[in-house]
Amino acid sequence: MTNFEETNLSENFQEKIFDGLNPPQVEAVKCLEGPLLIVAGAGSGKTRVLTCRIANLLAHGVEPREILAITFTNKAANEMKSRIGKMIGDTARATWISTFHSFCARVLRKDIEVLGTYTKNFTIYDASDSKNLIKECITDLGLDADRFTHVPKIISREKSNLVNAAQYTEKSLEVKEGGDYVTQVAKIYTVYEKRLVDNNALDFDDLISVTERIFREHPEVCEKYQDRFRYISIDEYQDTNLAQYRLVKHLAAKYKNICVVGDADQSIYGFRGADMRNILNFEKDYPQAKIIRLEQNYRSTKMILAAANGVITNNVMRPEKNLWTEKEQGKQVRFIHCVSDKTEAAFVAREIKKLVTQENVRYDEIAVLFRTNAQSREFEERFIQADIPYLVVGSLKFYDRKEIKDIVSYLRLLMNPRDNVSFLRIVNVPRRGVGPINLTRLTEFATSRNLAIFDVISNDEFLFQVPQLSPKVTQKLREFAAMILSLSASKDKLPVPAMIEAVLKESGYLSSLTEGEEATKLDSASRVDNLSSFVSSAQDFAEMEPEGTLEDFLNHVALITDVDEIEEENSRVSLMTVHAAKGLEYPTVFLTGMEEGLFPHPSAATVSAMEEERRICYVAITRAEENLYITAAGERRNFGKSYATEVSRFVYEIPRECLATFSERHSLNSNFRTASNAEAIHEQKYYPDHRNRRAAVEKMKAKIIMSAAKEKIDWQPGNQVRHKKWGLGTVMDVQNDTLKILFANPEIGEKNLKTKFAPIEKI
DNA sequence: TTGAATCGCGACTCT
DNA sequence: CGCGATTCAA
Repeated sequence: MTNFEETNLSENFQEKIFDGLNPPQVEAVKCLEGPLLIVAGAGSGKTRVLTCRIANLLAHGVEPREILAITFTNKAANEMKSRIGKMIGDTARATWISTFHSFCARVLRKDIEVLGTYTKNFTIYDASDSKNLIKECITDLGLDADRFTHVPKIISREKSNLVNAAQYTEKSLEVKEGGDYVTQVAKIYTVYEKRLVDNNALDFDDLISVTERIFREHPEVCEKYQDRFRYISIDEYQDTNLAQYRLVKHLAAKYKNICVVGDADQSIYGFRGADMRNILNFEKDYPQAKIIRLEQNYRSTKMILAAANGVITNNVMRPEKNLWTEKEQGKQVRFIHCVSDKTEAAFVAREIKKLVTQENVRYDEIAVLFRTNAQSREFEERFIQADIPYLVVGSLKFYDRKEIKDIVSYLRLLMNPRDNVSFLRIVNVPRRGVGPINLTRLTEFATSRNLAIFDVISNDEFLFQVPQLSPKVTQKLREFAAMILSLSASKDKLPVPAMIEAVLKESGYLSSLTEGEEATKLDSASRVDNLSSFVSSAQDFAEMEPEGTLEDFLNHVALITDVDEIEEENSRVSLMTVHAAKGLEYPTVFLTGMEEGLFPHPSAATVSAMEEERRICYVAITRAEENLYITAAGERRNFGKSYATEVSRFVYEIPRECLATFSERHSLNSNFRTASNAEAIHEQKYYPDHRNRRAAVEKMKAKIIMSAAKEKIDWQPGNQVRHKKWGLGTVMDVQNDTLKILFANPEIGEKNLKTKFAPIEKI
């Protein structure tokens, strides 16, 4: 950077930082020291304020590395990073902008060893890993797993309230009614806690609570971070739970430069311990706090905002607020009462087609929202038929797929040999002739010696002591151990993507899918496809973080969510739950399934739970910029049966003048006299073999994947290719499935790429 | 041990 | 209805 630019920097800053901000926003951006609460209504530009405020801190000479910003999703973090980067340049990279969980993971990778129980290479277990481990604890205690199905939820809740197993046990002694049950839960919790340590693993809640514990028990570590992060901002503060709240409190205790942003009306994470009181009591925590309200909405039309306000005013427990907009009046919210869930999906598909073909709307300007993930299926089926490109955000996360979890388990085992959960998952995948009986024997032996299972099989002295192992099995286990050890030896030498390819190959995982009978199976193709996406995501990661280790990549994989990955390249309709839509906005929104018994969800038994449902509805409505459709089905299929449903109370809470109501019943053609008849016709038409409807959908999906696939291309030197990231190139050499490609971009140069994995097309 | 067939139960939201 | 867990035969 030249001196000239340097001198112009601060004027430039002023312009960029304050340009287009309204007075309260300016005030917030200017307030740099001390505690600050920004009460920011939906669409009031809070992200912008947070971003500009950080830029302003930097403009005032605060070092980038002194800044910590916690956001709700990784996507929001990345967006903020890139916006700040645009304002002030590369130095912004040194700021820590991340989610609570990523922040904690980073702290723990550095400092977890002060506890003496974990090592830095710990594994992060996702929800299903920890659920499985808990189940194992239950059966090992000789208890009936069916009676304890919601123990994972209980434990998670206790952890987010910073109650550990010992404290829970103590608490359980005082419980009078149902004390038996609680006592047993306490036992399960205790065993689970111990197993996590044995496995050198942390679950999601541990990431927060263990970090909090370190800050509490080791003031010297805490102070290190206090001195480092002298300026802290927390987004979506209304959704923090006790653990997160305490964590923030520790961090901010010394300098008290803490800025929190939030909106109590958008608190929708009560189920994981979020406590609105954290934001409502901010002034009590920090009596000198400055409070700024952002009440001008820049997102939605007057009509949509009035609808949202009409709904949320029905909440009693709510701070006074007046959100307004200068935007145009806009169209009324359209409410369509459909016959069934099927016709609802059909309506949405038709309307989307109409918008796209007649009104020049792009697919990616449209979102379909629902309360529960299960509702997405109907839309998916319909959209496939109608050729509407879509993206389901959430539900089955990409990294939750079997094949991905398998490979991740291999990688985890390489990192952390103590990880028995991952070991047991993959030791017989692909089949190595090691069945459950042998594994139980192994596990029992390892547990009795206080060893990790992998330690046993990688050490002949131990392995030969395991009772009742046949020589065949022993041999297989030794081969497995040797394979893992040899992969492990190369883990620091190979770049992450190459490492993954090596695992796929050496483990025999890939060939088990591509060779023999498996290869002809329908889902093998899509699994291989997913694995190739996994490798490309590792390539993306390696590009973004050239220094990134396998550990860093696994961190990333454990903490990334689908919302983080909404891509902008292809125009697709987004399908997601309201929760996943938080923080996002779309010109056109379909809010679907607005029925009693679904939204509000029947589990909302108390007044405060119902108020949370209403806030979820408020969040949904306020995602829309111009067009909002609300739909309800008169009849919905659940567990294979159809039920009559009633329109959600929230629909009636929308002011009449904001709502245009349509009923599908009156506009049906003669074929559709009754709902059941309509469904019969629907089945016949689209699924000739409707006993196998699911397979039909899979087939359609596979077809789509196939048509895009680059398989069976006859590659020749001289072929021109286009790579998703690296642009144009020429094939220089072909060896089996590996292409040597010279890219036009001199910075990329020559690369060796696997045809199966590389995101390339022949041109 | 493995693969196929059957059984039984279940779904709210997410890091 | 669909999935995962369990059961059973080879």
